[in-house]
Amino acid sequence: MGSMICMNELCRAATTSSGWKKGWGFKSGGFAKLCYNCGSAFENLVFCETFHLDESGWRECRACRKRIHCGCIASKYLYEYLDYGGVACINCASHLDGHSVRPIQIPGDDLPNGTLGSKSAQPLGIENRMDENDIDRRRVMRFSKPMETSEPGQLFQTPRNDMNPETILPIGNVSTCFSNLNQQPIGASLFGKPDNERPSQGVKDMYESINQPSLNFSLSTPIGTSSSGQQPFPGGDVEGREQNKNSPFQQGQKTRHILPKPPKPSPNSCSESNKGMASQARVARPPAEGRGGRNQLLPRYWPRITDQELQKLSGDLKSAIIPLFEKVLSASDAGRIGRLVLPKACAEAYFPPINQSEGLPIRIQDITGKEWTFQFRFWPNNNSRMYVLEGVTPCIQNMQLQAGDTVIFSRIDPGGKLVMGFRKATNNVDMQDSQAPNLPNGNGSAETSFSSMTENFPNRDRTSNDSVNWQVPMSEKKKARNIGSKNKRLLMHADDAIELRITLEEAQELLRPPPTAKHTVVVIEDYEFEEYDEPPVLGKRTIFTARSSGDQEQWAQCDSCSKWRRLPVHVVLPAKWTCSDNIWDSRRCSCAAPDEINTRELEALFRVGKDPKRRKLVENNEDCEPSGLDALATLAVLGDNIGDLGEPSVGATTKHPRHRPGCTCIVCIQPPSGKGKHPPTCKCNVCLTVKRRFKTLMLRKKKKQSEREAELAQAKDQVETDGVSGTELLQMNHSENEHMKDSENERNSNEHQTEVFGSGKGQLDLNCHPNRDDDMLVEATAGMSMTSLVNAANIPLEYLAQNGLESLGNSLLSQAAAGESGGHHPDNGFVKTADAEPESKGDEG
DNA sequence: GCTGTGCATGTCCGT
DNA sequence: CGGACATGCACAGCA
Repeated sequence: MGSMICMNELCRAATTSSGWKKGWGFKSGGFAKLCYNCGSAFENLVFCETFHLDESGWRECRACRKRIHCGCIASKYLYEYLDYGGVACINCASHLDGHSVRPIQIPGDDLPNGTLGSKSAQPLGIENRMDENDIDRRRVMRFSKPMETSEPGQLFQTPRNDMNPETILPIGNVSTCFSNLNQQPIGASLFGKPDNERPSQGVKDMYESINQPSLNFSLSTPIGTSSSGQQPFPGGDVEGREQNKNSPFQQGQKTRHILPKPPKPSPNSCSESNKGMASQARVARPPAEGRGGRNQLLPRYWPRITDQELQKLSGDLKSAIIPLFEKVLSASDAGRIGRLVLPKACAEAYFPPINQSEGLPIRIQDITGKEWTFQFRFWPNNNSRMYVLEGVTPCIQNMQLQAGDTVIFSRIDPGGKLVMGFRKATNNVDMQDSQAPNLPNGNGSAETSFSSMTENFPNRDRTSNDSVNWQVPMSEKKKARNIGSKNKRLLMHADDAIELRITLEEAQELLRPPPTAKHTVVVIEDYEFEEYDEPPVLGKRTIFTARSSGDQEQWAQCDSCSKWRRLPVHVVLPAKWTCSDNIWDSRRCSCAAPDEINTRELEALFRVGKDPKRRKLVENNEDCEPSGLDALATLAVLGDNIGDLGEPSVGATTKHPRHRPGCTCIVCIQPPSGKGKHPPTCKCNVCLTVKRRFKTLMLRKKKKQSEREAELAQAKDQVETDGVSGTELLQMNHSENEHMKDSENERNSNEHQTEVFGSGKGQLDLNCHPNRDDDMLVEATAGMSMTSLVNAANIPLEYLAQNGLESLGNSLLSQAAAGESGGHHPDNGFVKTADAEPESKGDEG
């Protein structure tokens, strides 16, 4: 090493390699090399005083009044920003025992105790100024003291040294106060921590770094206030509290560290920081201390309101506004029921005490000045209480709030009047991340709307460009979001619901062993079970088809090009599969390879094997006749294509015997008025199917009726013209039938006719598919033909009687006799019985 | 049948 | 594991 230049710009003295001293740390991990003098000044903490005493940026320690040069790299470890604004020198800060200072973020690797986590967890853009510099280390250790209560891996950050905290950001987090803090309403530039320094991943850091001290504060003994005496909610003067150096923070009060889980990194956080909307940064404020003297609100309820908003609100209402808590509206809260569940701690802290379940009416003013009266009450719940505000619907509606939006309860000071503000959810934090409400400092980009100061949420989409991932239409996002901090219940989008139309059996078919499949075989009652440690995964759905030769084959669709590829039957695919994974067909192992089958074949393929569900259901139908409801459900699931499934078995008919009380078929379970669970406008599959069926059947009925009339007229004409009697017709048909001597066919035919008669009598099946109805009707029509009638007439009466169709047999015989004697067309009577009448009955059903 | 009310229950989260 | 809370549900009152 040769000579080097001192990095102190005011010095720039050349020094020898042996005479230099380490200075401040670099972001890159190095450190400034200073000449001996400058280094000594740095070590002795008088670097700033020595070299840029005349520069701007000098401030006083709130506690000891010692001058501190802020925003300077050389002195950046010598002070700490105070949560209520101002700075404190490191000595004073350390005296606060970690309760009032925001620990700075430093690379964990630099810390001997590693408390702060590792470098790998270091957010981008965090300055790594620390090195093996002993002095720095010593300083760091002093700073690290407050952090000892932090969770491992917590990171904290410091403002950039090139910024003057006084001018960068008027806001920061609320924390402990110092005696000389003024009594401004909160939000008035009392915050010194630059929030726009947020590293890109910094929600967590931001969140934790900000909240840690705040939390401590909020749990601390209230400090003397100017207004507590008159407030119904003592301690609600966070912003005005004073604290001297020997603050109650040192009174050994046991603090309860409420550190909510760090929120998921959100693109929003990046964008927010990128945009540097410092004054708009949403900061969770430790709420005013409530009635209980201790405030143990979960940070998720800490009001997040920007200083600008707060200032404006305070100005609009001409009062100091003290944000108390906020709550993200759940679906229940925003629903028609008109009950807003209040967080218990909030209710007990900020609302008047109630002993009766009925509670008491409470007046809350909205930001427009309008007063609302709600019933503040509670329900006993698990040996506890559940507090609700009843009658909030008008207010919610007035504010046009919906689930996911946030209501913010504040207090006007003095007077203690409750004020209700709100913040509409946006498509980013509030909307997207169910954790967002848990993000007290949340940096939510939502616009707090105290309506008189509302900005119409111009930023609703302001971060949408920040990440492609967030460029989902609002409506989509709304549907997809999880509402409420605790609401993890699935809100299913319609598309998702479609995706979820999968039977249990199908799901079973798709289950695949976990990727790291190591299983043990367990034998239970002679059955071997494969036992896996990992849960199964869902595999790709494939289609099985059979060739004419009888060979089975499997088809899978490429996730990339959507082409269908033929696979061996035994192959089990993972959830994601593309052509490149097609190791069984080298010619089609690329998406570029042409389709193996043309469209028509594809359709046929689908018809046969597309939906295992259908196969299953059809199989099931063949096995046993489902109940009306099952059948309808089947139809609902299968839709109109059930007719494509091949020849429906007559035995698989879903014909409904009769709609009686207690019947659970889809027709009977419909409320007569169509109200209830299936409103008239219901578009559910079941309702649509029922409606469609009904419409189709009615059309068919009309058509058949007219056909029959025409046929009848024609037959009459013919009878009159040809002089052929009905008996002759019967005989003719009988002789015709004699030609069909195939006994098997005849038997089948007879049985079939019997079925048609039986099922057709007095019944209309709303549950069956029109296509199949068609078949049935065709058969019924066939039954109307002379041949069928003769066949029916040939059925021994004993047989009919055995099948419970004696009346039919008698009817037929009498009709035949009548026809013989009076020339009455037998068709008439049959048609009436088998078609028209039942349909009308069925329609009624 | 609809709506409101009170309570029960399941889930999640903090300790 | 217990508390908090979101939500479901039964019941009552009313139209």
